[in-house]
Amino acid sequence: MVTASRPLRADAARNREKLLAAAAELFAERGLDVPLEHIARRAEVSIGTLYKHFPTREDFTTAIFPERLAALDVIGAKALADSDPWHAFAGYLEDLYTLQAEDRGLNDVLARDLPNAPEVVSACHRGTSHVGTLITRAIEAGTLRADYTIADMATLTRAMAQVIRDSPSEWRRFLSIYVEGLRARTP
Amino acid sequence: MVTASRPLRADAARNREKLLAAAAELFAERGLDVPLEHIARRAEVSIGTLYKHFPTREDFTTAIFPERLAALDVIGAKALADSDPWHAFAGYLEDLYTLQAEDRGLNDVLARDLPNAPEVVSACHRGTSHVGTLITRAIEAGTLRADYTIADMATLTRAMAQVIRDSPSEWRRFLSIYVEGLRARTP
DNA sequence: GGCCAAGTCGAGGGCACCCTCGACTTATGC
DNA sequence: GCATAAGTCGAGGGTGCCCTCGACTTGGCC
Repeated sequence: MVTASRPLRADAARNREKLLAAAAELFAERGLDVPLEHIARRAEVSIGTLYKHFPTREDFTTAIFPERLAALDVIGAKALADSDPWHAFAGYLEDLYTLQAEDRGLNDVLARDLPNAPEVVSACHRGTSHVGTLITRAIEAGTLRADYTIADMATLTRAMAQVIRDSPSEWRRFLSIYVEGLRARTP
Repeated sequence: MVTASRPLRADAARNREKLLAAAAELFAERGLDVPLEHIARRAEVSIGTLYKHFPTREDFTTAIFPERLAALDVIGAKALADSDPWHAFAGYLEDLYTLQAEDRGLNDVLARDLPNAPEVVSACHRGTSHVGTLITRAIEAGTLRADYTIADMATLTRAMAQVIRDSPSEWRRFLSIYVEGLRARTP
């Protein structure tokens, strides 16, 4: 439901695309905090033009991330379709952090509780609700510690963001230890 | 072994102390990245004077942290004296991160691999060697996963730094899950 | 082909931090 | 007391980022 504004002039449309492409690249490479000047430079557009199209940094993220976050729905659906609750839960975590590891910007989006655009927030909420279901199922199956909560997931996600940032090759090891710690103990 | 320079004038000595005190406070409160101007302000001293006494930010950390890091030796010794290898190891982690949680600056020191002063580095090395022993013992006792390494500790420490930063009240929960994941599985 | 709204440009002002340096002040030894 | 080395001060220059705005350019329509 885009507000019906008059169509962009051809050159403006082109610049907008160049800016989006540049921002997407730089967010993925360097995270959400790249200087806007760098985005303008990579897009071969002046800083003034950048501000014309995207008055705030958040305008970039709302333009870019809803699509990326759709990947969360994909892995969520995949996990929900898995009939083994533990495998579903653990597999979801693996998939989620794989996505994060591939995109520094996504990593940042998930790690911070930014005052994000509604679209981004709702994508995160969908993700959260998937996880909620996965957690409940795994607990009911008696495979996940009964006291695990969504809040713990948020903590984990921020911790993983950090781990991914400083050892992109070792995060799986860290995660697997943690996940092992999450198994319900059979006394 | 301080290099024998002529003694400070009384006012200079006073200012030096005020600066150290201010820096210690602010590092603990806000981490290693506080603006030097803030330190000068809290010390009620001009920025020029600050630079006279501590030409670089690192001069502050080398003056402040060796003492703090001595606490690492204390908890290390305590753990080494514990005859139960698993309890020693897990207890050390708990103690270590308690220290980190109490001091944002220490948290930063341990989280980054700063080009630190020799004194700071050597304190960290001593800490590392304690941990190394604790790990070896716990593995030999068959209670810690056999593949756990010091490098994993570094990753954990950085992750915990992050966890502590964003949920100072919940880090124990996170740690305990992780530690649980570290137990050797008895198949 | 010419008009003009739409778009582009980049200099420049603001801010927060860094650090330096020359003019001023003062503790201290005589 | 006084001379002077030692210390203090803070304005100001540098950097990197933010964002604005008025002068210029251009696409698209008649």
